[in-house]
Amino acid sequence: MSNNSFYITTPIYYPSAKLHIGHAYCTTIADSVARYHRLAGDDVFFLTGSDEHGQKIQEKAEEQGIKPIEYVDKIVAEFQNLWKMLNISNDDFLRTSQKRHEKVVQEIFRRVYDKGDIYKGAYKGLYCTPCESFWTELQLDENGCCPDCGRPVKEVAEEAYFFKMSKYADRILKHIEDNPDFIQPVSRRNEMINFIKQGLDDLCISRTSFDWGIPVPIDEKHVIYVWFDALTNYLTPIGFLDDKEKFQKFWPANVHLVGKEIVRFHSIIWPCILMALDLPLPKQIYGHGWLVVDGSKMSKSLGNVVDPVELINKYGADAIRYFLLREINLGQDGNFSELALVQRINADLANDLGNLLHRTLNMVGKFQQGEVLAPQGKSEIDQSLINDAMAAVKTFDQGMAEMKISNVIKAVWAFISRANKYIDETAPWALAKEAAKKQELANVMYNLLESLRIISVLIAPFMPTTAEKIWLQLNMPEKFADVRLDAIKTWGGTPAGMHIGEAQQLFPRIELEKEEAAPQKSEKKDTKKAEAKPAAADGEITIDDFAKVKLQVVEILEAEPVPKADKLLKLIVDTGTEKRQVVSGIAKHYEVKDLIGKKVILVMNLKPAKLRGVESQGMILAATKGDELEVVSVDMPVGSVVR
RNA sequence: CGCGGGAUGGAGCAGUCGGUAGCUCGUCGGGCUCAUAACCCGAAGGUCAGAGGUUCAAGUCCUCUUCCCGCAACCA
Repeated sequence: MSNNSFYITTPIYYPSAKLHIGHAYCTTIADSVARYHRLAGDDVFFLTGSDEHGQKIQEKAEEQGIKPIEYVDKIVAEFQNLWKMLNISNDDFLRTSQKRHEKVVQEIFRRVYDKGDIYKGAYKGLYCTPCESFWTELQLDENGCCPDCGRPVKEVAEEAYFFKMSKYADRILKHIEDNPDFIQPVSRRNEMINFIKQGLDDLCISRTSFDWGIPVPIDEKHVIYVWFDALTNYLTPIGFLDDKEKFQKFWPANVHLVGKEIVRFHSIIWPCILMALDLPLPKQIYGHGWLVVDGSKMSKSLGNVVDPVELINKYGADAIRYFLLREINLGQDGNFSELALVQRINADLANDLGNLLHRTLNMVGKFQQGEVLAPQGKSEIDQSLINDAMAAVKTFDQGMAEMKISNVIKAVWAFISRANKYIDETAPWALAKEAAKKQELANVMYNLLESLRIISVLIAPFMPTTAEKIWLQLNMPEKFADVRLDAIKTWGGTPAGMHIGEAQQLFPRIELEKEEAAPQKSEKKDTKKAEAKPAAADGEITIDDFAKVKLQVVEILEAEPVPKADKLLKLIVDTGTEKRQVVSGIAKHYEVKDLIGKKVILVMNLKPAKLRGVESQGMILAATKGDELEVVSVDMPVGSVVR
């Protein structure tokens, strides 16, 4: 299939902070799919960008005393730098603050307004500022707070424009039900169907409470609020306003790749807007999962936000890309850990792939002075290798078209493994010792080089730099950028008579011991490593595990109840070197006066936590049984270490 | 009954239309020496969280239960 058009998008990311590994994940997926389609000969348009408007950005900029545009310029430059480092091959980068986008948004607003699908109303609602979301009373949580974040909402009444989304509820429901592939994976699809069946409200699409946004064309007091501003980004770069031919070619998009939390916006709101515009709907919304880090969600408070820039500097873009694409199954949450990454690099990239290339080139150099000799005839083993190669190409082609990326990579590596096995089966070093087996040896060498040629193309969407490195080491005459999938659909594309290039290590093995011994910049790393090691069975811990807990005698200097808490006391303790504030749940068992001057045992290195909003730096040991409780008290000097 | 995700050999995960339970890593044993102490072969290890149901047949479908995780301003 060639000369089809293929349009794929990522979400436009919100520049309220630096991008983390999750964003890199999403964009890498899109990039590999885009690269596959280019390889297959399709006309590809791959879009990513930034969603720059909104109250949150305006506030952030104000905090820093700069204009919103200055604020986003800075962060968006970092976005673009990251994509460059990751080798992202996007064809355009859409910023919602760009003039070209403003024109599109205003035009869309006008069209939908003229159609009668936008009306002015008064919005009385409960608004959560951090989430930029309005809620109905029914939606609030049990405390009457934002159901998303649990923070208080405030009642806001303002004039606003509304989009008649309710009008399209039946149509979008029918579309989703009639097109099983429209929303992937299916679990999301069911979720969306249920959501629509509860009924759709009209959508508030303008705000007057801030002005960092695109003005409503018919009413300067208002700026357009997120939906018409952000979702429409997918139309702007493909010539919605200014290039009819291009637009015809690329719209509707083949895939909007999005995170699972925004599937709803893309599969319900966005199609409704498109229906109002009488435009065709995107062919597919694909909701990918999230990355959890070492088993827990990325969050600033846990201090485990993974910075892709650091990782790329440390391991290289291709290694990161490979890990993300291989290790995590699209559509599900996946685990990211540096340990697993290193293992993948060593096992798959260094041992299997890198070493295959290296040993092959080495043998061709040693046994044939680097010359590629023409093969003659095929043994059964040769034929089996060839069959496996062709099967791998087929799996690759079909699998990538369906975005089964991780499965495809597995299949490619199965073939790499097959090639390694082929070396064992044919034992070229033995053939080299017998002059009579010269042709047999030539055949083996040829088949290995040809396998590597095919492999280099098969990994190109995932690891573009490595793929080209292999190509160059093989010394293939064609420019790698010009190679298309067709070039590996038949066996025998390696020209005989040429000489191979110089063999170089693709991926050096990463020594784990060295890695661990090296001083790490943060203690978080140490915890991470410790957790990554399998714990002993049945909850047993080693003496080393126990030694991690630092216990020490401290004296209680002050104590007072924590407001609005009946069990908590706020204690100020003297550790011998400093004073610390500790919150302890012992208020029901001790009078404040009994505690002052008491020497107790404190867990010194417990991660600080907030209890009822009061910071607690440690934990007092206490014995409990039923309703009874007694703090562990000793009569040793303050500062004594407990073991 | 807030929403959602998950539970498969030591670890991390696959399991498409229900048809003999797989992969990677790790462990143990063997082979090979071209190679980045890499590669190849073999073995051990799972009552697929539990209970019930549908079926000739269920990890896979249905019902219930238990447990874990996310929804805490970096949320893709």
